[in-house]
Amino acid sequence: MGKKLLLKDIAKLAGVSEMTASRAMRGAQDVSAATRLKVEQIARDVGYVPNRIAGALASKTVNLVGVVVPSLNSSVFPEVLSGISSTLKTTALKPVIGVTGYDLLEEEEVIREMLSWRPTGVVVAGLEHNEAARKMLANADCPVVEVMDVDGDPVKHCVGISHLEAGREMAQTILKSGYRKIGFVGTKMPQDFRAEKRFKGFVEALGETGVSLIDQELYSGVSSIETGNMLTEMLLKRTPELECIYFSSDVLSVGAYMHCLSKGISVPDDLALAGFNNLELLRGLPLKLATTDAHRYMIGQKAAEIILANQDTNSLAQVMTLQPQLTTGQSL
Amino acid sequence: MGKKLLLKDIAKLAGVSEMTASRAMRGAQDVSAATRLKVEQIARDVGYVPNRIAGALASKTVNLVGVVVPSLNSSVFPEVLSGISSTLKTTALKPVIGVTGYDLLEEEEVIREMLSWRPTGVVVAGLEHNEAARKMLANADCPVVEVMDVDGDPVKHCVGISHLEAGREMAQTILKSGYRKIGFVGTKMPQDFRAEKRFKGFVEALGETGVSLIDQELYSGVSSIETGNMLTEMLLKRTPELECIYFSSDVLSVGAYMHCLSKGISVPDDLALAGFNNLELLRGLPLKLATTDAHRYMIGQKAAEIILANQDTNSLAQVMTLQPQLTTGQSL
DNA sequence: GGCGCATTTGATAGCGCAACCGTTAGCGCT
DNA sequence: AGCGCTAACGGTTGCGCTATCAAATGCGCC
Repeated sequence: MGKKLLLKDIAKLAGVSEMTASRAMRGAQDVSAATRLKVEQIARDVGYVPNRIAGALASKTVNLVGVVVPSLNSSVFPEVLSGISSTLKTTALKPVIGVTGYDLLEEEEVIREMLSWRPTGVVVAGLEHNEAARKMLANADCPVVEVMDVDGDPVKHCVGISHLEAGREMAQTILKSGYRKIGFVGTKMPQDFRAEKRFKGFVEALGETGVSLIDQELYSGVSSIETGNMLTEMLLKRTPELECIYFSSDVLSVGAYMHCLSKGISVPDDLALAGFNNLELLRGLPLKLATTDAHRYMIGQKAAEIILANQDTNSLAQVMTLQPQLTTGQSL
Repeated sequence: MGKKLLLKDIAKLAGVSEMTASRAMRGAQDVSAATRLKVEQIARDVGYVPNRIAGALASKTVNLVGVVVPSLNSSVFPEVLSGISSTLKTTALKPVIGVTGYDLLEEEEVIREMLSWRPTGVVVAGLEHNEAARKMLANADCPVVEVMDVDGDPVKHCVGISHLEAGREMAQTILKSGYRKIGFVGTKMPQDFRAEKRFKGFVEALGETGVSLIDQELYSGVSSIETGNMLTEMLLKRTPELECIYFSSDVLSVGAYMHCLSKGISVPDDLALAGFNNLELLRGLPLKLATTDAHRYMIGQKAAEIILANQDTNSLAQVMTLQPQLTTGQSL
């Protein structure tokens, strides 16, 4: 372990004041090229790493953007992150990730932890938070962007799609294709509010044509190809007359497709399938599955742009609604 | 945006000294239950979030563990993270993620950034770093654990498997199954050193039985089912006599399997497939694909344990080698 | 040479909080 | 009552760095 080098040690070695060394390390102006190079050289030689904690306290600026997401297991949130990173790449800001596990209490903790580091901005997935979390976000002394979803009441800025609308649109598309014996498969994540909204929109839109779900299968836990496969098997066993199943996620619909492949069920002739997210997973399969793209990458980019635009100024709250893009593929 | 509440404001509101308020907020001892509750209540009411920057500077302790990974796109590193989180859950430490994009220069940046926050510990994926990064890690005033891989020269602590060995073992298994016309498909990520080591071990072990690869296909970019599908198609077109293909990742072998499904190629009769990682993705497919489990979750857990054990003490460097676990499945 | 201006450097004063003691209050005991 | 002891609280100091402004230096030009 190191010898705990301080800025003053570097300054002494370089024969300059602490202040000049500080400026040189930060690449600030008002330092001659010669002294800057000298200080940088010495710092590199002795392996000095500035103490950002002290720096942040003194300057009251932290070049971090907190990003709070429910999970990193699916590729859904990593894609949002990629979008954020791509936009921040050219700036001095860096994303810091917090994971809540779809748990609102844990989310509160994570948000408190993030805010306690006084970041330049915060991005939070979803609009549903507990009272304490909402209050903290509302009081936060930095721009706050809620992402993914616009169906609700944003604390401040917001970028996302309407999941209600996405569900409705898929229902309409399925109905238009002529299917009437329709089922639903999803994981029963009590706090996956977006999946819930899609389900709600889906059922609503079916109802408007006088159609209702003839069966559904819910599962507590994480979505995976395996659960999609299993749940589909169970559903079909119980209700073999199903013509079409809507899944709360593409991983589930892929699992269903795998089930169909192994049982010789023809898609979409015997059974039509539709998922959600337009995951990369869908590409490279023998059949293109129906899905809805939620513009995850762009959502990340836009959120980062909003933070950049509001880091000093404090303009009005901005709500940006993107249009989910449905792809029929070959499975409907 | 908030009014910038300070500890002293809370103290004033609660009618206690700053010091007592501080202790109450941190749940420290030497505070009566009554005052603690009062302070907590007031803090919650006004939405006070302590400034950790100041706290960290004053106490010289930061309850963060930096985790540096190349990517979050596959589920490989998120699983390591899950392992880390699970172990840290019961402690005061929290993981902070940094992503390098398989770029050593970017890795240096990310490591510098992490260390500048003086974390309690650092976990870094891989053993290959540039000179500056190695130096920083070596000088870091906290435990450092390199994970995933043990083939190399660790800076300090290390937990992982031998990827050379994993490649060798798969080669031996494939040879034992009688295949001789063997190909390889991988993405040409110049800095995915672990994939490279598996390839090297694989080719070496083939060579020891006098067998050599009859063809291979490399691709620059990210691994995906789609690229696995495409690369397999290209490889088979060029070298139709192939009996078995080893892939640098399960996503590629799944892509290959998808190709086989759509072309009516029987696995493993017409073509045997083997991947690496034992991703969750493999479960729920019609056929179990051969793979090697790299114990990602456990690696994360062990790394976190090492950090916990060394956060105060500074014991000897510890190298923990786990045994990769090969599964033949039904594709060999 | 001396003046004015721009550039570079340095001394001082915190940033917001917690460690470190010192102080006070509370309580049981002789 | 007086003593000792512990629990609870508070004042002072400083963590390592940067903002701010003052000082010094260099430099062009009359």
